[in-house]
Amino acid sequence: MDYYLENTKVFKALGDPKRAMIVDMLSCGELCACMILEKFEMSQSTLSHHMKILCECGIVKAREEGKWTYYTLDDDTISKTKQFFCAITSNKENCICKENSNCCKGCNENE
Amino acid sequence: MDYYLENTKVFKALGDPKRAMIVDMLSCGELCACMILEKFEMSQSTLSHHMKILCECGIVKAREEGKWTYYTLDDDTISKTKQFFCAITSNKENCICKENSNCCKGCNENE
DNA sequence: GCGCCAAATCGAAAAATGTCAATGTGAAAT
DNA sequence: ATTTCACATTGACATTTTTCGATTTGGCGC
Repeated sequence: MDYYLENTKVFKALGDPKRAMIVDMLSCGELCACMILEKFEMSQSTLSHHMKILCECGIVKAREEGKWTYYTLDDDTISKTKQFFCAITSNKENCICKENSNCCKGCNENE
Repeated sequence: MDYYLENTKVFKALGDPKRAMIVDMLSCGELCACMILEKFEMSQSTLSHHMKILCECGIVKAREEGKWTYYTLDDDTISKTKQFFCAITSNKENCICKENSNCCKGCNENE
């Protein structure tokens, strides 16, 4: 399903500790790439790659100004992702077990 | 940092659309492996592998009963992960830009 | 124009991941 | 005890991801 694929891209991006740290930094406000690079032991091309992944899933936006690129968090994607996380983890009523597929003991409980 | 590594494991697990779907299913209540397997086009060994990843990051708990294994979501891990997500995305005051590293235009704004 | 700087892109190598068929394990039924 | 069933583990393979050095691109200062 597209619904899952789209939303899990953000989780995939945040699944890397360094990218989560970058997001954490950006939560304080806009930063340029060079500033982020200073805080990590990684090559410039590697950071550029991580930033691309963060931008592609929508959680980070890039703004170019002269020779610099500034990054910020995207509030809209963040709230959508929060909502998705809540949606897939909060209790719902449409349990597939009600279909009684008879594959295990629990399937017949609600007869 | 361990703080990031620990929490991003959950995101990594949820970064796969099929695993996110499984979590969505489990939000309706406990399910046995066979029931989950019915809903996907994947081999039994592949499902077992996905369930292991979901269990290892803590978001899913396994309960064995006879020859069946029942899975449930772990509320504690879910709330911790929500908290982590909020922590790294909500505005904070300790911006590293205040250090004035002079690497770009924005670094000198607050002098 | 020329060279310098910030950042993106390319190409390649190493590591991790997703998937399956085959096999192992432990419980239940006969 | 033997078979069957649910699930885990293993080994193998293809794909994806991570990372780097080298190169390219585009802006800025001289």
